[in-house]
Amino acid sequence: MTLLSHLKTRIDGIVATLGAEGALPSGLDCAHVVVELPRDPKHGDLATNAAMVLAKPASKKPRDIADLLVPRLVALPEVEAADIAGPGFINLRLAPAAWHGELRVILAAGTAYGDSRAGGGEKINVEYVSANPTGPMHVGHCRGAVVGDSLANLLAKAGYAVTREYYINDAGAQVQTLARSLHLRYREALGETIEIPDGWYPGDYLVPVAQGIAKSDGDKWKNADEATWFEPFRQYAVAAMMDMIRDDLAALGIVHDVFFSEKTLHETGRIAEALTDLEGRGLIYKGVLEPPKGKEPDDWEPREQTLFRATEYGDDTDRPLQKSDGQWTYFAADIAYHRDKIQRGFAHMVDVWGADHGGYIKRMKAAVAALSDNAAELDVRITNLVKLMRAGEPVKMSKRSGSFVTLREVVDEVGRDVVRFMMLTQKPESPLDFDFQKVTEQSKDNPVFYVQYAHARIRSVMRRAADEVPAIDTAVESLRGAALQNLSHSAEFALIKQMALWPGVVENAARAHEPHRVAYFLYDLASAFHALWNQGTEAPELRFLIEENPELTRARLALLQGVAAVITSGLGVLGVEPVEEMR
RNA sequence: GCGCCCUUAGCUCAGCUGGAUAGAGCAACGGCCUUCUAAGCCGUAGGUCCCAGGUUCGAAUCCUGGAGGGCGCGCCA
Repeated sequence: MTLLSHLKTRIDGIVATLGAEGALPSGLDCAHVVVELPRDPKHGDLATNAAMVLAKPASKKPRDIADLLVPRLVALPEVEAADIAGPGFINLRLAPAAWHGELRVILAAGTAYGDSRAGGGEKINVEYVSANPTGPMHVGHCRGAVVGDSLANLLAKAGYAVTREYYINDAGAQVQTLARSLHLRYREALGETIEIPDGWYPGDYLVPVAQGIAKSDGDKWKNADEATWFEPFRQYAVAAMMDMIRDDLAALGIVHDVFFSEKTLHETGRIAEALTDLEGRGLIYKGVLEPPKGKEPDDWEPREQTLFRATEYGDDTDRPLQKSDGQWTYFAADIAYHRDKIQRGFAHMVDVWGADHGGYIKRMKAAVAALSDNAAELDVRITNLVKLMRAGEPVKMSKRSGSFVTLREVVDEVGRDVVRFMMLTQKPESPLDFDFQKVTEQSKDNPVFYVQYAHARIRSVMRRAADEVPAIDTAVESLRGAALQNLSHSAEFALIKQMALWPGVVENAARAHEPHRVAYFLYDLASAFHALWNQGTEAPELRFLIEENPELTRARLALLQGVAAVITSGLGVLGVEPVEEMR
């Protein structure tokens, strides 16, 4: 157990004991009690809000509760002093050995430090990307892909059994257009001169696919009816597009566990089945919807439709499940899809969608609540737009001419790690500026560089130690045995304290489904490291390599080894590789 | 008209299940290289946390109302 959670457990125990002794009411809920690093170091090593949180349920003044807690806290071996401050905070000063012990825990765990059992091994499904299989991924898909993938990593680290899933929208009109566009390219590949109609897919990426078909199948589809060639071409097209998308995702380091085809839902009758399910719950009816006010479609006419009573579960209006031609709406298929997830045993689901799908959240949550009797929980995370910039100027993109910026182009230009980190430098609901120039700048202005630089500096010290102080074994296993009591400077403790936050960051970020917190944590850790590094400039005795004191040097290298492990652990959640050196 | 998201320093943004004097980077100003990488560090200055109420011992955070910006609103996915 890590130090902070250990102390939290101790406090819970003290409260329970005081309850049993009658000094406090028994059975007080400590869920909101936290042990945290105070912002102001004058307030000690750690602080707890226990007395304030328990004041109301215990019907006592915070100060009186604090007076009960303090003697018991001081009696703990880890605690040197406990003071009551402000409105009822208890500030703790820990024995140095407690921090040394935490560093030892970090060194023993390595990059597994921060792993948590908070998820209890429960299954959770994270659905992300789910870009239409009609072309290569463009930069707009990038953010959701990275956020979803990092969230999946985070949940895995927090102890969930994670499934990464991609929903292939291979059943709609867009895919039909894609199949027709491919057939046109096929005729072109056989020597015809073609013209691509408006609204079809003009991209070059269909050309090699068409040439492949021409080569393998010859001209057998050339003069056939559409009814004959359509299905094979649809399949060729979707398969080729998904191959391309998988490649694009691989360039970002993303591999999904499950690719789920919407089409299979239609073909296997799963949609009708899902509706029967809802019908059995009395949630389906025929009715006429009011036109939306303020933005009435041009060709609006009242029409009786099959509707889902989404309003029963918090939505603003009931939602149609069938188009006027009798086909299922996208929503109907999505209901069946989420029902399938529930039936596969997922009580936790997260969908990562683009900002333009925000209006769709309530109905999907309503459907999941209805289908699972409120047992399954769906969280939908929305990612906002990425504004591409170059040296402060917006990058012009024209969808009409097909000259949009692809995900691949961005990754090729700045690299996978930069893309992944930058996509997590802001909470996902806000628009994000992505400046090609700035993100590759090598300065503290650029958080990717700043964090990577910290790791590279540590590796540099390790290499140097091996050269200059060969008597010291810099192997990880050896450093674990270092005499950590040699670490005594406040900047060294500051680094250990920062690292000690990592398990809590993992748990809180996982609970909130917010992987970007990891990026901020890493920035803070890097900052604490750079600060210590620079203290060596003015105070040579604080440098890491002290030739005349090998034991101290070993302890400091152990500290650095711990920092490197935590940075690696955090970057692992983000899907970013730590670097050995900056070039 | 309705729903969702956003609004925090001059700029770009963090701010955890409500906690102490609201933080970081950039920009401005002042320091630090005979140093393990100065690609960095330290300091100063800079705030009506959009506005108004409310709940609370305590609100940037929760609730209500309002303002501004973005996204969306049957037969697209």
